[in-house]
Amino acid sequence: MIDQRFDPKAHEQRIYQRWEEAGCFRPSMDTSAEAYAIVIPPPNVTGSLHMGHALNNTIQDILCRFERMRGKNVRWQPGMDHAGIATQMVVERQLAASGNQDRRSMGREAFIEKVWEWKEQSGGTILNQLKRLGASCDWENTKFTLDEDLSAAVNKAFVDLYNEGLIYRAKRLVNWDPQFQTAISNLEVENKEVDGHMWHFKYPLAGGETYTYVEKDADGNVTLEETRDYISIATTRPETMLGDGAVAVHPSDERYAPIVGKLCEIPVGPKEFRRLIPIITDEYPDPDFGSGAVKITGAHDFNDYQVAKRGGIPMYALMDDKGYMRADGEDYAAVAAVAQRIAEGKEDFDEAKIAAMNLVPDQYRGLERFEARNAVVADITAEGHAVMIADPKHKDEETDAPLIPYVENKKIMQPFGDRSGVVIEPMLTDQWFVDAETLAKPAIAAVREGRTKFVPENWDRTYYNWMENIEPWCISRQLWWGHRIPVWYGPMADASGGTDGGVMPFVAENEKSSFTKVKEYYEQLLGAPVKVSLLPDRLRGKTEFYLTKDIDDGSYHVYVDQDPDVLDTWFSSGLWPFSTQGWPEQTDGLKAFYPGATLVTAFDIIFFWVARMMMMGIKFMDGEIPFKDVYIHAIVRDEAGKKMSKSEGNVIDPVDLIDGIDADSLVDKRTTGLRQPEKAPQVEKATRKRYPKGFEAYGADALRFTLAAMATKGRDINLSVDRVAGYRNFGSKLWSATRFAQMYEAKFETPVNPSSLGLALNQWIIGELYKCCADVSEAIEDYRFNDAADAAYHFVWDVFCDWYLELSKPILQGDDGAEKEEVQTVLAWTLERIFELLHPFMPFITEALWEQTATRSDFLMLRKWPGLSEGYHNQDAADELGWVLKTVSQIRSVRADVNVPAGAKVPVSLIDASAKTARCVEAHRDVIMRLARLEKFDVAETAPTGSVKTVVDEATVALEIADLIDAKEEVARLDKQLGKLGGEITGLEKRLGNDAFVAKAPAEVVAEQRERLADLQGTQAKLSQARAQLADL
RNA sequence: GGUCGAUUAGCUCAGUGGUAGAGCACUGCAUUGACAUUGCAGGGGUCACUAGUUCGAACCUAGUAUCGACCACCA
Repeated sequence: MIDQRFDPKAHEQRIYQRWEEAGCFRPSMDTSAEAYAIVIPPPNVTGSLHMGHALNNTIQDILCRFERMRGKNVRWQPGMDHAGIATQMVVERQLAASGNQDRRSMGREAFIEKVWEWKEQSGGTILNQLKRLGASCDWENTKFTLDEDLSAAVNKAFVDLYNEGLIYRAKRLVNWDPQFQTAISNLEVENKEVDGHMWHFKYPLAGGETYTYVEKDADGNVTLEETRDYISIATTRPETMLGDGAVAVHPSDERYAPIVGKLCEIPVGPKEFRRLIPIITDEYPDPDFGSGAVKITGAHDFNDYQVAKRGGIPMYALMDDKGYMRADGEDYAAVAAVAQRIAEGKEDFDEAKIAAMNLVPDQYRGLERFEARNAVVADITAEGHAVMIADPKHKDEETDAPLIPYVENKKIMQPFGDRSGVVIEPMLTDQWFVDAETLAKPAIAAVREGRTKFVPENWDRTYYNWMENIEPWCISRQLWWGHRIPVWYGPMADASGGTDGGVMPFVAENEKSSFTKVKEYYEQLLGAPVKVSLLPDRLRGKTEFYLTKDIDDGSYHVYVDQDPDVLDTWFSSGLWPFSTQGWPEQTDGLKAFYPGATLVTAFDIIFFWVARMMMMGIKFMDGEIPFKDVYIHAIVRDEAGKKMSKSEGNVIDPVDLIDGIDADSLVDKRTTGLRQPEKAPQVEKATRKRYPKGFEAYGADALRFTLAAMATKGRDINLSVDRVAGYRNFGSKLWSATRFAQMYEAKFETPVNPSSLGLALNQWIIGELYKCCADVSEAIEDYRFNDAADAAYHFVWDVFCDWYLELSKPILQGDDGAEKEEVQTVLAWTLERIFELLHPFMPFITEALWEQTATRSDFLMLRKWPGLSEGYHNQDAADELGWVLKTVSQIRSVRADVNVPAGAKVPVSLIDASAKTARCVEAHRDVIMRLARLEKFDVAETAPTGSVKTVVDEATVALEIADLIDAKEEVARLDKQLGKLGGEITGLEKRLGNDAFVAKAPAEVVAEQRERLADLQGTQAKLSQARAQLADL
C-alpha cells in the first residue's frame, strides 16, 4: 500500500535521478520515428530560476514528454548562454567585493580565467533548478555558448558573413554605455521618460549681423516682427553645443530664410575664440516645434548624425569612454581655429582628422558630462545668451514681469543601458556591424509564407514591424568575456615595406588560418619570405615595429594583433538551433533535429533572439527555417497583475513553491545551495515580505500544473499561491484515489478489451476516458495548455473520483466475483491511463504512482501515450450512467432543499417510468440507494400522498417524506422551480415562434431547441401536477 | 504618433455566433471505511458603454470610455 500522502520531497529528486540514470532523457535516435526537437532558450550562466523560466520550461517539458510518449525521437536541447555583460559584471563585482585587483590591472587573460573559475563554481545554478522542475532535457548534450565547438561555429558564421559582405566594420554613431564602456545594440537600450529641461539659447550671428525676424499666424497675419542679431535654439543637452557643426532650419521656414548660409556663433567657450558654424537647411527640423532651428551635433545625437551625414557637417566627438568631457589632444584654441576654417569651407577635413580634434574648451575638459552641462548652462546664462521670457509666475502685467532665462521643465525620453542603468551616450566609434536588412528579408518571407508560424498568431505583426524597420546590428562589444572577434590586424604596408600606422584586417576562423592568410598576403606584397607572430603586449601601439625587415636575409617579420573586442552575446545565441547540433559538421543530430518543432519563449525576446535565429538559421542552413512554430507565452506577474520585482517585494521563487518556505528556517533554506549565495538573501526577503508566514511545500507537479492551467494564449499570468495549493490538492486527490484502488485490490497491469466488458459502469468510464484523452491530445497539439489541464482535471476529479469510484464501491464490496473482478481491472486500467495522461503535466507524482502500484519493468515517462480509439465509447452505457448521475444528483438536491437530515434514509418511488428507465432502476438500484441515501427505490403507479417530487427525464421522482415537510414550503419550492422553468420555456417558445429563426437557423439548432422545449414542458407538467396535488391537501 | 492587448461572479481568470463557466473566497449540511489537502448541496453576473450586422451577439463590425504592454518619437 502506498503512503497515506504524497510527499514531494521523498520522491521528486529520487525519481529524477532514476530517469537520468536510465537515460530516459536521451533521444531514442530511432530512425523510423519522427524527430522532434525543442531548443531551450539558453538561460544566462549567471541566472537563477524565476517564474518566467518556470513557465517557459514547464511548457517545453509538457510538449517534450507528450511527444516522447507519442513515440517521437525527442531532443530537448539544453544549455546556457555566456551572457557577456551580465557575467562580466557579476565577476567584476565579486572581485571588487573581495578586495581583488580590477580587471584592467589584472589583465585580460587572468580575468577571463577568473570568469571561467566562477562559471565552474557558481554558474549554472539554473540547470539544477530546471531539474527540480522536472525538465526532461537531453542533459548529456548540454551546451554552453563558449564551448569550443560552439565558438568554432561562431567564427565560421562570422567569416562567412564577412566574406559575403554581410559583416562590415564602420565608424557610426552607436549606443555607448559609459559604465561598461562598450557599445550596445538598440535593443539593449531602454528609453524611459524622466524629468528634464529644455533650455533656449541665442546663437549670435557672426559679425553682429542682424535680420528681420517675422512670425505669422495661420492666416498669414504678422504676429511678431523684430530685428534680431541671433538665432534661437532649444536643447535638452547644452553640453553637446561644444560639438555643434551647424544650425539647421527647414527649407520652407521663411523666418530664417534671410540668414540661411550665414554663420552664427556658439555662445560658449573662451570669449576670445568663439566658434562659428553655418546655418543650413534640412528637412529634419520641424518649424512648429521650439524655435524651428536645431543645433546639429552629429557625434552626439542620432537625428543630428543623419543631418550631418547628409550635409557634410563635421561631427566632433566630445566625450571619452567613461562619459567625461575629452581631455586629450591639442589645446582648444588651436583646434578651434581649424574647426573655424572647416566651418567656413576654407579647409578640407576627413574622418580621422575630425576624430582627433578635441573641441572641448579647456575649462570643461575632464568634467563629467552632467557637470559639464551645468557649467555650460551657467556660463551661457551668465553671459546673457539665454533667451529671456517674462516670469510666468509673476501676476502683474506682462510688461512689469521680470525677465528670466527660458527653461522649460518637461518630460523627456532618455536612453538607459538595460544592464547598467546609466544614461546611454550616442558615440561615434568604429564597430562591427551585421547587415541585418539583407538577412531579414528571407526571415520575413518565411513567416509571411507560413513556414514559421507564431502562436498566438498576432505576434507576427510585432515581428514584421521590427524586421521591416531593422537597423544595422552592432555586434562588437568592448568587453572581455565572450567570443573574441576573429579578425587579425596587420600593418598597412607598401611593396617596399613602408608602413603608415594604418591596419589591414585579416578575417579567419582561427589564429592559424589567419597567420596563413597574413603570410601569403605579405609575401606576395613584399616578394620576400615573411614570418608572422602575434603582437606581444609590450609592442602594442608601437606601430613602427609591426613590420620589420631582417637585414641579413631580407625576410620580413610581421606582427598581427587580434581585434580586442568580443561579439554580442546574441550573435552566438542566434546560431543556437544548429550550433548545438554540431554545425558546421553535418552530424546526425543536425540532420535529425534541425529544424526544430517549436520555439517556446516570452514576447520580450522576439527581437533579441527569435528574429536573430530566423535570420541566421535561414542564412546558414540553406534557407531552412530553424523552427516551425514559435509559441509566445505570457509574462508571469503577481496575483494583482504587477510585474514581479525585488523592489516590489512580490517575487515568488519557483523553488520556494516546490520546497516550501518556512518563516523560521531561513538558515536551513540557504544551505540548499540552489541559489547563488549572493542573491539568496534578497529573494528571501522579497518573498517573505509578501508571505510572512511562508507557505507549504507544494512540489514541482503542483507548480507545473498551475502554470499549465493558467497558460492561456495571449494573456499574462497572474499567479497566486492559492491556485498552486488548489492544484497540489488535485495531486493529493489522485494519490488517494490510487490508495482506494489498492485497498480494493485493483488489478494493475491487466489489459482491458472494451467489447468484452459486461458492466455499463465500466463501459461508461472508458468512454469518458476516451473523450478526455482526445481532448487533452488536441489541446496540447494546439498549444491550449489550459484546456488540456482543465480537461484532465475535470475528468479525474469530477468524473473518475466523484462518480466512478463511488459507483464502484457497491460492486467492490459486494459478493459477485465476476463483476468485482471486472471493476478491479477497469479501475486499475483507467488509473494507469490517467497516470499516462497526466504525466506530461505532473511527471513526479504520476511516476511515483506508476512504480508503486505494481512491479514494473518500465518507466511511465517512456510509455505510450493513451491514444484510445472511438471504439472505447459506448453510447448506451453513456446514456444509462447519465441517467444514474442525474437521478442521484436530483434526489440529493431535493433532500438538501427540504432539509432532510443527512443521515436519514428516504423511500423513493419513480412514477411514469418508461420500460427503459425501469430496467435502469433494476440495474442500478443498489448504487443509487447508496449514493442518494434511500430506503427503497422502486417504480410505482402513483405517488404516495405527501411526497416531495422532482423530475428526471420522463419520470417523476417522489421522495416519501410527508412527516418532514411543510406543505406551504413545498409549494413555494415548486413554485420557484416552475418560475425558472416558465421563464426558459417562454424564451424558447418565443424563439421558435419566430418564423425567421425557424427558416434561417441551421436545422439541427432548431431541432435541438424544439427538443429542449418539449423536455422542459414535460417537466413543467409534472411539477405542476405535483403542486396541484399538494394544494389539494 | 504606430502596433498589440484587456474590460465576464467578491478575487484571479477560461469561454471563436445557439442554455454564461472554473479555481479560490462565501453560505448550509456531513467526520471512525481512498481523500478534511474531503464530500454533498447552494448563493452570487445588465459579460465596460453605444450603435450596427444577424433569426440569434460575451463572441463579428464601427465607435466611446478606462487600463496595460511594446515600438518610435520634437531638438
